[in-house]
Amino acid sequence: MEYDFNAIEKKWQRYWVEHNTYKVTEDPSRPKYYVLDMFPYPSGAGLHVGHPLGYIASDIYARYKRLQGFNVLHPMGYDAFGLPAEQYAIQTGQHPAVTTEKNLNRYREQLDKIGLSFDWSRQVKTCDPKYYRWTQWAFIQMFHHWYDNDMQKARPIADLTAIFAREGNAAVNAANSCRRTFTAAEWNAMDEREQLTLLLDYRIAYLADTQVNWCPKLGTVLANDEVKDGLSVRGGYEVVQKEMKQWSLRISAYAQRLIDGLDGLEWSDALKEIQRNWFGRSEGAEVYFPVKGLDEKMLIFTTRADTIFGVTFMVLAPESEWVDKVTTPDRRQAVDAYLEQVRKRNERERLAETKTVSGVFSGGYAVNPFTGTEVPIWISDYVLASYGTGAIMAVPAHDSRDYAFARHFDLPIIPLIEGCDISESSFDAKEGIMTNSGFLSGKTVQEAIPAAIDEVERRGIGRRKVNYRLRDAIFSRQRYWGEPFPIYYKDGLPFTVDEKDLPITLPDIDAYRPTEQGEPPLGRAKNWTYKGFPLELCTMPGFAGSSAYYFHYMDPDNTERLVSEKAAAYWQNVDLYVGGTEHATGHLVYSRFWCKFLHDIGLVDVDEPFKKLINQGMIQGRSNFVYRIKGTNKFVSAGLKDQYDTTEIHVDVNIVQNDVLDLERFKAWMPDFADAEFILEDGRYICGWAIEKMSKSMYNVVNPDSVIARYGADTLRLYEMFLGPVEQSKPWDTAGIEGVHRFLKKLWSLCCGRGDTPAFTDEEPTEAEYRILHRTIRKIQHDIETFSFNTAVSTFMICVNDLQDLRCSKRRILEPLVIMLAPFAPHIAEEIYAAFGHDTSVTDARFPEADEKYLVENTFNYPVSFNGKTRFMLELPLGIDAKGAEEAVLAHETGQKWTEGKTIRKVIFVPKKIINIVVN
RNA sequence: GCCCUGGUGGUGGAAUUGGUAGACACGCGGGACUUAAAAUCCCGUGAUCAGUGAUGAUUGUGCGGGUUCAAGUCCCGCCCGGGGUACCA
Repeated sequence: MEYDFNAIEKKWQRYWVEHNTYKVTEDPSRPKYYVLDMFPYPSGAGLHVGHPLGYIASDIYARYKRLQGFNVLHPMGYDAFGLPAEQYAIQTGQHPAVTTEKNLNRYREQLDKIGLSFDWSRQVKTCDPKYYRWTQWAFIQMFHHWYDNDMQKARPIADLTAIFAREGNAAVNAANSCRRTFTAAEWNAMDEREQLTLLLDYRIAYLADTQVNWCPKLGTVLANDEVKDGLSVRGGYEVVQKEMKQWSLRISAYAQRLIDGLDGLEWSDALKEIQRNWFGRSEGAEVYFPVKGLDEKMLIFTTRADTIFGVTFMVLAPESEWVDKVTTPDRRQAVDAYLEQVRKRNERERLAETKTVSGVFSGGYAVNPFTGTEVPIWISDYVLASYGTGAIMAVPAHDSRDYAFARHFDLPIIPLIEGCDISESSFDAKEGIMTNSGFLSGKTVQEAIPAAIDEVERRGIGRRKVNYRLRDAIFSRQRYWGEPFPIYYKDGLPFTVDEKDLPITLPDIDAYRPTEQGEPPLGRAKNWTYKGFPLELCTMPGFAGSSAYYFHYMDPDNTERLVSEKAAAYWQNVDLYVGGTEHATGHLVYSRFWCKFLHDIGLVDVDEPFKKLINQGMIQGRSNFVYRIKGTNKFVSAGLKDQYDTTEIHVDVNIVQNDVLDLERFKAWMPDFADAEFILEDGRYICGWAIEKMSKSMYNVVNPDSVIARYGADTLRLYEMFLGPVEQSKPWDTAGIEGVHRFLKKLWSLCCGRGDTPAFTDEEPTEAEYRILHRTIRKIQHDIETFSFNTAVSTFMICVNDLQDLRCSKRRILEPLVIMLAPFAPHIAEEIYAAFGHDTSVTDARFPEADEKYLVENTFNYPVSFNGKTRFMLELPLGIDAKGAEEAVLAHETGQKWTEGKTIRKVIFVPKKIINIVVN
């Protein structure tokens, strides 16, 4: 019987659908396991061979867990709101929902062919009102909560207004952007409008004037993680800083919890580090500096309080509110000119000019609280308004930026560390002995930092302070294709829609562009009102819908809640999450924040959404080239190209095999090449190659459908895993695929026979055969648990090669092997499993257990020569300790099997299992 | 600049975490079967040197040192690639 993968795969894919094989329900009698993939944005291009890598890996793990008796939740859905569909809509006038639906069906078709074990009955689409009502609902909750820094959790706004009415806001330790202090009496005297305006500064979802990343080309604002090097991540368009009234999420309130939560997660250290850097915790102090001629004191933030004796000037951010207060009349003109110059620069110019120093003297002076010295106050854009207090004390001797500034404007530099050389650059290292520093002199820097802060606190001129780099997430997008805000405006103040009126569905509009008045596209909608009041015109950003979708999979049909208490209690959180690193500072931060918020308001017990995370690597393309001799239509093989003057041309990798060009298909590929001539080497045309991004323009896109048509889904799955570690980025090279395909054919002929070869038998296996099997079980189990799927495939290959050498077609060996293979190659496994006489799916089988009896290796030794002596390494069975090892050595010695004419001089016990014996 | 990562044959990659480096696979070379091809199977394959030969010797995990009976793996100092971040005080 031939291995007819096409028929087999079709048959079993139909079987799985008909039998609802992958449908899961809560089953308290079994332990749960939740395996999740980052859901895809269905683009028009469909899947290429790189996309399923993570899906295959997670599918293997999900199927493995199922074989171990876990009740596995393994759902899939679509991140369907987003820019590309909208831009396509702008160009064509077609509703984004239509294109999205089309793309999504194409994705589904491709995914189905790979044999993934998703429970599609739980599908979640972010653009579905049934789902996005919960995104809107969460936003309403964020609007009605504030963050209590003392309790480190979100609390209802009603608690806050009660506190305000009782004692004002002075003593409230809340995450806020309020610049005003008021008493209870003042609060109670305010009208509702004033109170609501103030509360916006405390809400977790709040509306405020903020400096935002505005992308004129996309016509929308972007979050920090959507901007890189001053350009939009999507499209690469210019981004400028602009002040706008925008919705934001007070994610910065959660900074410390987001940092602390990382410790308990099984994520790669690299990824945790990326997030830690993004949150950017830094410990230091806030210190008040008196300002000459003013009663108010200027607050600065520093991590180097120990260097306060070296302050020779102060610097304000251009946007700082202090600029106006300290600028003297004679400096006004110069300051205004500088501010204007700063305003005009866009983000990219700013980044490009980080090395050039610019600034202006304000005319004002501050007083060093420790030395009493008056120091000038400067204004420069190297100080950021959005970090710390927007003002710094400059210590040019020990900060490279202050140093550059001081050198440029010829300001004094006072060294504070014994023996440091500051002739060329500042001495930034936190080491050495302090000098010129009053009471700090003689201390090491490490001692001086806390000592200085203690003194600041003792004098009451400042306090310890931790700052975070993490900014609040800007949540408004001036776009159509996203979740509408459940917000309406009354007299310009925002109010939330009643929860019972959710979802607020996206209205149809006639065009997807901004209105003539420059309003977002929703400005075109007719009757875009709620109870007669205008609704918000912005929509939510891409990350809104992806921040809690994993909870809705647990309970997808629930119309009362995002997830029921029962389902949430059973499924808890995601045990294994698989996806790319590109979401490290976006989706993976927002989801963690969102989950913590839902936890705070009591919706879910868990505080972290994703326990274990695997980042699959990117699959790059492997491009092929042909070399056309200039001015001709003659192509020269890669090995001979140096002899001619040639042009390198990308050639479709689908007409090249193992770098050998299919000449006929090449001629048919493009009209230009129909009459091409070739200069061959060894009778073949060899193409050049390079690793590049997989893209249409480089003709290196391989799509899974063509691979499946040729080799089958099982081969594709095995090969994607065999290519290398899941986490690693690697090029797709179809060259090696024959190897894994051959392996499946070998397995097939062992089990089902080939030609006149007999199929499996029910004979009792030999000891040697059992040893092969159990060694394989142990290894495969280890490989799967450590995500070494590439070595797992090798392990299968070795096992089948060994069985083939023994001509072993015994069912008692092959059946456990096939069950183990089922997660990797489910279709062939089902077919063989059925051939063994089972009438249930292999999904219901149990993963075999390794029998220790067959794992104990015989004692053996290897001669190794070293420095003229012969050294024997003796490997002992598992579980033998040093004492047992000694006995084994003695036994071995008396056995005299290997010591012919030699005596043991010394026995060295090295690790647990291995003993080195030196003989002469 | 700072913070992560990684560097092993012609290629993708193994190495039980300090124990015969190069598993497995591709590619390549040789052979069997075949009129032939495909398919399948067998043998060889890091480099250099010696030998008719089985084989032996030397060398070998980016570079230079070190620890160890033993280093791809640990330590110190460099070089190169990939990713993150960038006036974050």
